[in-house]
Formats: sequence, C-alpha cells, structure tokens
Amino acid sequence: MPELPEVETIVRALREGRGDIPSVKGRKIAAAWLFWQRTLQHPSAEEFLAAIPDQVISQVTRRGKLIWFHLTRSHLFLHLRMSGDVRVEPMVWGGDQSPTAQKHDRLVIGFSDGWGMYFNDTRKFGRAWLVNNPDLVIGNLGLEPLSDEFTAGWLYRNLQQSNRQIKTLLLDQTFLAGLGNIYTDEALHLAKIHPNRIASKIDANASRALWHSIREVLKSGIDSHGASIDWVYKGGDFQNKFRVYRRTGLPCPECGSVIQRILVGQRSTHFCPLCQPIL
DNA sequence: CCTGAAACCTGTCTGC
DNA sequence: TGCAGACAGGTTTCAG
Repeated sequence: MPELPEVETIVRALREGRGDIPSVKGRKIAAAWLFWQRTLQHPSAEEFLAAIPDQVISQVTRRGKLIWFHLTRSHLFLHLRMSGDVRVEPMVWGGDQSPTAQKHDRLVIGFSDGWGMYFNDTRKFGRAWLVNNPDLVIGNLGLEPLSDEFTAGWLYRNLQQSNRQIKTLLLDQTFLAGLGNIYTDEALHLAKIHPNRIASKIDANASRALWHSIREVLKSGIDSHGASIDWVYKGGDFQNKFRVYRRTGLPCPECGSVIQRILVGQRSTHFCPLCQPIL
C-alpha cells in the first residue's frame, strides 16, 4: 500500500494513534523477532537483535515512502514496498519465547509494556534498516513534494534538464520522493499531460499545472487516508476518487472518453487520450 | 544518459 | 474444476 499518502497515514497513526493503531511514541523496545531474514536489509540479524533492546522510540516521521523511527541511539526505517503493513497490538506468547505471529508477519518489535509492532508483508519485498546515520537509507532521496522546497520554479528548471518520459521521471525517487504508480497517473491526468511526454519538452504553463496537480493529488490522498485496493491495506478511501488509475475502459471524468492503459517503464499506466494528448 | 528486461515474492482474478 | 497466464501500490541490477 505504499505511496506517500498511505505511508503518511500510517506514520501519523504510529505517532498520534488512530483507529486500530495506538501511538508507539515513548515506548521502550524490549526485543525483536525476525521471521524472514531478507526483510532486514541492514545490519546483520545478530547486530540488529543485539542493538535494538532498551531503545525508546522518541519520534515517528516519514521521508519519501519510508517510515522513520527515531530511537535512543539509532534510526529504524521501514519500507513497505508493494504489500507491507504495520499493526500494533498486545503480544500473545507462543510456547517458544516468541510472540504468536500471523501469516506473513516478517518482523516483530516487542515493547516493554507487552505490546508489539508487527511488520506484515505478503510479498516479502519490504525492508527494514537500523542505522546510526540516516543518510545511509534516505541520503539519495529527492525533494519532498509537499515541502516548501518543491516549488513550481524548481520543477520547471529540473524538467528542462531531463530527456526522460515524464511518468518515469516522476516515479524516480531520487527526483521526487513519494510518488508511486497511482498518484503519478492521477497527477498527470489532472495536469492534462501525456505520460510519455519528454520532460524537457513540457512548457512552463504545463509544468506549473503539473506542480499544482502533484500537490493536490497527494493532499487529497492524505485527506482520504490513502487508497485501499485488493487485499492490501484498508482504511483509506481514495480509491473512490480515482480519475484514471485502474479505470481502463471506463469514461474519463472530465470528457467521457474511454480511459486507455499502456505500459510506461514497465508500469501499468492509465490516461485519457483526449485530455492528455501526446502533442 | 536512457530504456527495457529480469529478479525479488505471494496471491487473486480471468479465460480457456 | 483445473490450470496457465496476467497482473498487483516498489526498487535494484544489469545489458544494450
């Protein structure tokens, strides 16, 4: 479920509590259990399990699509990738000194108060890092699209410097951090720009429209608590506001034309052939 | 510099 | 009912 609005929704819940997820701020970690080795990207399992006890979560924030836990002595990052999710609930002990886990639980962070934070990830693409230097994880990320640094002028200047297809560029996390397949398609439709357009050929007016659209779509997604699709992630309802994403064959909300699906950079791409001409 | 293919994974849905 | 194939919110790596 992982694009900026979905991750932001989860981060806010982990920070302040919401629905089924209570705040984890201030909780002290007692131990951790790793059920799928490759979920832990860094460091080794031995180092991780030894370093994590007794650290307190002082803050929970987001950078791009990463959940960032600020700990006493280090930083814990979680990337949900395609199917990751986080639960917080009381731990129920199994017979072997480890908490009872649900199907697809890959990592459990156990707190000293008996509660646990469960990282569930069906497809096993998700990753966790424990580092002293945050830049080892987030150092190469591009601008936050909802930050003040991301201005219309910045976008236009940088589009001018790239000969890549606009959709591919927007998905590049070293360019902008947080956009994924849903919000890229939605932003391009709102801005009336064809996903195959070459970035440097987008004029100042269209660039400004894109800048505005990216921010609008992300804010709208956050307001809706993200999008819930298939069996992954629930709680959001932005899927009811999709303009083009996964609406192949259905009418464009703006002009009624039939929404088309193409592949761009190996990703399913949905657009309106009338509203978003190739030019 | 840029694109495309493949890999990493499990599950669901569609069509024959 | 079975089964093959397509497809899924992401990212990395490698070939050309």
